[in-house]
Amino acid sequence: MGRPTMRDVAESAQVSISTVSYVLHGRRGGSDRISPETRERVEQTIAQLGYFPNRTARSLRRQRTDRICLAVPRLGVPGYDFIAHSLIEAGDTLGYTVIITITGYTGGENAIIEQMAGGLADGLVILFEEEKPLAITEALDELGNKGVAVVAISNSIRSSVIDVVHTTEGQAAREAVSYLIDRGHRRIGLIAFDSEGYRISERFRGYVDALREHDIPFDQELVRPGAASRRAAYEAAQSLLALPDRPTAVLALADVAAISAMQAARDIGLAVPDDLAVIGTGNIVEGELSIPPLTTIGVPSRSYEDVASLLLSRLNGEAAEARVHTRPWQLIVRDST
Amino acid sequence: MGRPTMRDVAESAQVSISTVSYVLHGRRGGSDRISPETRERVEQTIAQLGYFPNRTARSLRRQRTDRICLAVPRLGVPGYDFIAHSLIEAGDTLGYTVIITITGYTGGENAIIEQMAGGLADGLVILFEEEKPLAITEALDELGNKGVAVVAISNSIRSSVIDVVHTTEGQAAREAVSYLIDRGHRRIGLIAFDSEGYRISERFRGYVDALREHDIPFDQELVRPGAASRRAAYEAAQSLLALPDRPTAVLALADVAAISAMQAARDIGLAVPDDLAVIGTGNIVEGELSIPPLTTIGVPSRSYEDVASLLLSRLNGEAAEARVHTRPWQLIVRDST
DNA sequence: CTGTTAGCGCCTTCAA
DNA sequence: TTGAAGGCGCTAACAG
Repeated sequence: MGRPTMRDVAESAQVSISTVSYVLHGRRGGSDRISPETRERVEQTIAQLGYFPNRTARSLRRQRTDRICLAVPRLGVPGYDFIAHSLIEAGDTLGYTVIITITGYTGGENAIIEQMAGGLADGLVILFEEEKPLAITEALDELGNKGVAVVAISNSIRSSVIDVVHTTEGQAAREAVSYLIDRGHRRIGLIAFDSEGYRISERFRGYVDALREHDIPFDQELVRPGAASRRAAYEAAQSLLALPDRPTAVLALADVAAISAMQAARDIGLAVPDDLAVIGTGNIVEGELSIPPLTTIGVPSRSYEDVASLLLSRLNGEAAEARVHTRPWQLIVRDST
Repeated sequence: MGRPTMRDVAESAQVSISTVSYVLHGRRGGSDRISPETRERVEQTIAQLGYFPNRTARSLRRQRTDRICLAVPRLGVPGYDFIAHSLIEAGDTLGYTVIITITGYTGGENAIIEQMAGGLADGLVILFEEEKPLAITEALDELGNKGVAVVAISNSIRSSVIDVVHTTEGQAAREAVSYLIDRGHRRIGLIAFDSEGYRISERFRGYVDALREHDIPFDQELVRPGAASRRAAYEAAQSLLALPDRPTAVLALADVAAISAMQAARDIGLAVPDDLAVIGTGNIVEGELSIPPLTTIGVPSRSYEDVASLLLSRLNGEAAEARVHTRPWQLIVRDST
């Protein structure tokens, strides 16, 4: 009960506290001037007592926590695992521990921002799924001004203080639809998100823009909510395919929705891609394993090392200006088109 | 740049540091003896400076972090979101912040345990997906002895120090198979996990036991790996259904696998549940939305408040002995059987 | 009602 | 090669 401190180690090993510290970290200048015997004795004592340096005290003294925080709206999204992975990988070499917090509960982003202001971690990667009020951006800027390394992943944030990661998903959606049109499709369904103004999402705009560019009239009938869940997507696809003049292609604004749409097609005897071409969004792993493998838009590589190095370079003080990093989305053609 | 400290606030508001502290926390005994004017002045200064108490310093002083850590092997599992949610919910009322760490990378559990020993958080809920070496259990015990509140979610851990959460999933699997047998099924397929000794998993044993109890011979042909992914499960089901004497029922050791199995059946013209009864494992949300809704084994409620209160009661010092908490799994009958 | 003060555990400069 | 001492920012017992 009660963790041992450096003092306990020092007493037990019959040395001073600073000697213990030197054994742990070496001394500035490389040549750690501790005699082998002393070192040996101290190390044994440490092992024997099960001593671990108190990170809190160390943080207070060093004015850094050696922690990185990843803030996501929720767990359960396979893609977030890749972000965490890249962060852990990159941070590990520099002695950072990655912790994750959830913004979807708790009081949301503000709670995390307060925690960060109070010293939860040295750096923050915060990911947004939706557009957020300006106040959040300002709070993030304030964090940045206080010396916290901040990277925000969001297409709706601009900042002159923190780093922001954008995607080109709107343009990718446009490309996807253009691709379908080029292959002769004229009636192209869209399975969109139901809530939160899907009408104004970039992806939706990409769909509309592509149609306009090719002088194909926008048909409200062809747009259905349902991208948020497999079942809703299945039903959306069903209703799309039950249309008198049914679409020959579908863009789903989520890969799982696209997979459900393929299923719906199959269940009424339509072949993918021959009777119905399907494109998803996000490039999730499941899309590679689906039957048939799913054409999708997204970032081909699932690594987030670019984001991680953005954060780490800022932590290293190598970044002066606020930066904007773009993760270019592409059309990834597989067998569903 | 550089966060303001209490000292900055005190100077700026022309009071002593302790006064600032009292304004923030009140004073012991409830009656905070700070004059309204002073309080007002201090609060304004705090707001103006954008001051947030340095949690690191506070932690060092109070000898507690007010943090709870949830350690899971990976993100991307929807079920883990429920654990986090319950923890956040319960912790929030007591002023705890929940952080999540990943044990699947980093050097695994040991890294987290070290972090905890160094004061990452006051309490730890650690979840295991696989059986782990004894050393891990011992390290967790040691943590517990150092005064950290530890709850381990694992069927393979016993401890006389920390709290452990068990499930009755083996028995539930037995029930599920018995249920199928009672409904007349004799050839019951199993989609199991491929790696990590699926043969010895509790779920697998439940399957075997149920067969034996009903004097049905175990048939190796009916057991296939594939529970780990949708596609593998689809193929496992396909091969099961291609058997000359094909099974009339299938137990899949994961819900997603069960859903893929239903799909496979449908794709070759078999109806679920009439031609093939399917039971999954885990009670994921998707199972309620699948077509048909999936019969499964699992905990009917998706809340983990029981686990959360286990941890919190220990944090409150209300728990003396090591406890074993059981989350009883049940057969949840829906329409796939 | 407000201020002074002694640490929490660790790191690091300076002295021995 | 080792030790002594101050202080990171905050809390809380004790004075005033």
